[in-house]
Amino acid sequence: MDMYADLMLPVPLEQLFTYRIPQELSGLVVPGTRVYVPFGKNRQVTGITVRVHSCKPEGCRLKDIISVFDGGRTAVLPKQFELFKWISDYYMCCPGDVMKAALPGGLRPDSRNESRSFKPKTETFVRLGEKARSAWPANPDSLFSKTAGKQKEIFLRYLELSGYAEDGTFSRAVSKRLLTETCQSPTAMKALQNNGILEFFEVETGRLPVFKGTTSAPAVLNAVQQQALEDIHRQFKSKDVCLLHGVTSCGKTEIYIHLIREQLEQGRQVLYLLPEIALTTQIMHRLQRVFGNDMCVCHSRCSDNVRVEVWNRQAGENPYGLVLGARSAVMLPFRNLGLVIVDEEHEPSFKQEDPAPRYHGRNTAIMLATLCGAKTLLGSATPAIESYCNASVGKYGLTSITRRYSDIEMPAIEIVDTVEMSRKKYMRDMFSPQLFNRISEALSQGRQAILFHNRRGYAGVVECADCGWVQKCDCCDVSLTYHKTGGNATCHYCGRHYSVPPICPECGGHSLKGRIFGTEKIEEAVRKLFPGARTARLDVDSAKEGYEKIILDFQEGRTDILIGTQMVSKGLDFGNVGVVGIIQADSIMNFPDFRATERAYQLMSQVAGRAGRKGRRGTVVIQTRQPQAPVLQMLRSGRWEDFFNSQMEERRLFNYPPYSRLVNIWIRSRDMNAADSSSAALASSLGDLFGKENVLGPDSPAVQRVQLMYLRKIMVKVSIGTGPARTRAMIMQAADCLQDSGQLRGVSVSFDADPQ
DNA sequence: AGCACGCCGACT
DNA sequence: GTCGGCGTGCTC
Repeated sequence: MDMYADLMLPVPLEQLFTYRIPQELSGLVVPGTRVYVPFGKNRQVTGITVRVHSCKPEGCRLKDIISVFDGGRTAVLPKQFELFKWISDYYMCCPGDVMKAALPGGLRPDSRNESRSFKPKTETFVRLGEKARSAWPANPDSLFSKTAGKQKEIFLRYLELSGYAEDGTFSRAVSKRLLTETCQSPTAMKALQNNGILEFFEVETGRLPVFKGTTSAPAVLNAVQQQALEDIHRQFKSKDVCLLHGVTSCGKTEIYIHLIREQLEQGRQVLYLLPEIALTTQIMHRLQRVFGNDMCVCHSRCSDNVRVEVWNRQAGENPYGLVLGARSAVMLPFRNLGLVIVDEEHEPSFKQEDPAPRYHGRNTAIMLATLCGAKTLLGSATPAIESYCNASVGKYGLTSITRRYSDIEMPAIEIVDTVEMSRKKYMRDMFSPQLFNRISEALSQGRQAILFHNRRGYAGVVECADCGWVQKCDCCDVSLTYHKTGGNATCHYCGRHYSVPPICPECGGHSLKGRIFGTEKIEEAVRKLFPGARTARLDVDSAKEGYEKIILDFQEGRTDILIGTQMVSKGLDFGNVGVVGIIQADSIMNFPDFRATERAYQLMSQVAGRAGRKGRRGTVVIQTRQPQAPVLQMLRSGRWEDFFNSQMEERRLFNYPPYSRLVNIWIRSRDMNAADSSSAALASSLGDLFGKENVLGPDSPAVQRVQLMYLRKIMVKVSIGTGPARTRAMIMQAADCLQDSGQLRGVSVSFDADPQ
């Protein structure tokens, strides 16, 4: 009886594809194997076997599988299929998109990229040749003619390198590279090979780095950490997910290390997810000192070949116990996962933005853990509102640490009203006297300063330069974006247009419009105001010439003032920072996003955490035009619960997550009219399905045309009672309707569930 | 996504 | 008279 295989193929199509398993491959093609198949007119691709069965599908002629990879060894585990399925359902993408994101390129060669498919790394080693072996042990002189001095020299060198001992044993393998390096004579080497005295052989060495240091037991936890560890254990007895809410530098990593060790001792695996790869190096070194070679790192900057090796190792019989990785590491095979740690769980970069699958690393990790019967620990000093909500309703466990490690004091936070300061003519460039004095003070005490400025896309916010008032959308609670063309302001959630009022409705001032300056401008001012200080700038531009050096220089005190964007806020450990200045908090708080306030709290408390380590207390100076903003007051007093409650109230009023689920729908077309008409039609049919009040848009995003394509965005607020499956079905129904009826020619539609 | 088929402008 | 532009249609 013929057997058939349903395959996942790396194409953006909904279905799986059925192929016939030819006789000679029967038994080798099983779920999880990679196979090579013909696809389309003139193309071959790699697929993953999802199911094997004997029922021939009706109505389409089947092609045969060409070959099976790895002799039928399984590359994808059954649990992974369940995860892949969940991702494609929940995030509304095709199985093929998930496959492309999951499998490293080297594991899915096709007819056009066979050349860049995975090649194992090998090294050439040296051993005795046939002639030398038969005459062994022999006087080296007998092997060489009198004229072959060079050969003899190399041979003796080989014996030395190989640790040859009197008893005739060799204690070390000698690589050809090492032998060639020590004696520069390729001809003599060749002659030794031809004469059968030495022979060369290839050994697969792999590319995975090997830790050569010695490992040691993890540090003993202090009382607070120990208590937190026990609390996490207690939570895990009844909950599958636990949120560890611990202030900056409370020693979370050490707690993680103890949890990891417990899992490894029980023979279970741990996945440790981090948001930004910039920091992995530091964490990796800490972990390696404890876990040595039972761990590996897997992130986007690893070469594809390394990823393939990690994948193969994890899919095989002897996988690493601990994987430290970024978002995409959730896709790796795990045979016996016991725990997932998601550190800095609130970080928006856990969400994949552009190519589908647009998945959230944290939420996918929770799903992975659930499928594997493992626990998940989310860690953050400023949890995502959604996560904290889950904890507060008892869906997740909650463990809190409110004291910093070895009782370092939380920094003092000063809020400075720049409107008042500039009215009194006290501002010196962008520096208030308070910030200026704090910096001078720190410098005179030999301490350092960090100046934080957020430049990201802030240019267009309509803002009163006198009182700090910001124009917001009446319906979406989001800052408007000003457009030079047309001279009006737009809400980028619902697409409503507003005219900019001639005078500020709050104070009657006449200067409505955001002033913009970047980090360069700040650096310029710093050089002028603090002529003796050594400054450095850390942002995307300066990072090109190695941000590691910039950080190291600052860490080791070779620079006094570090000026930077988000990059300075990311968990870097500086011991000697006396003051942290936030130049313009407004640019963070007024970002046109319903999460702007949440992000502002997270970002500012993270930046603030850089101030004051061992020794003296640090100071944070926040400059703002809205000193009364509640978020600033709550940040200053560290009232996280209050902040959380105020955010929840705002979310409830405007029906944002966690009171609803958001799905963004993107419409792209080369033709502007087609983009307009099809997005309007789609929005209207979505309105019928979800209720008009829950469909925002279509809106034209600030970036009008990306690569000659017109973009339109529709946002749907899906009620929490509607499950992911039903949501997907409803959205697909609306999209299919459009496909069938109207002209969807040249229009492409994509989805983003839970956009960040 | 890729790749082929197919129908209209400037070139050996 | 062809080469090649990218519109659209299909992929077990």
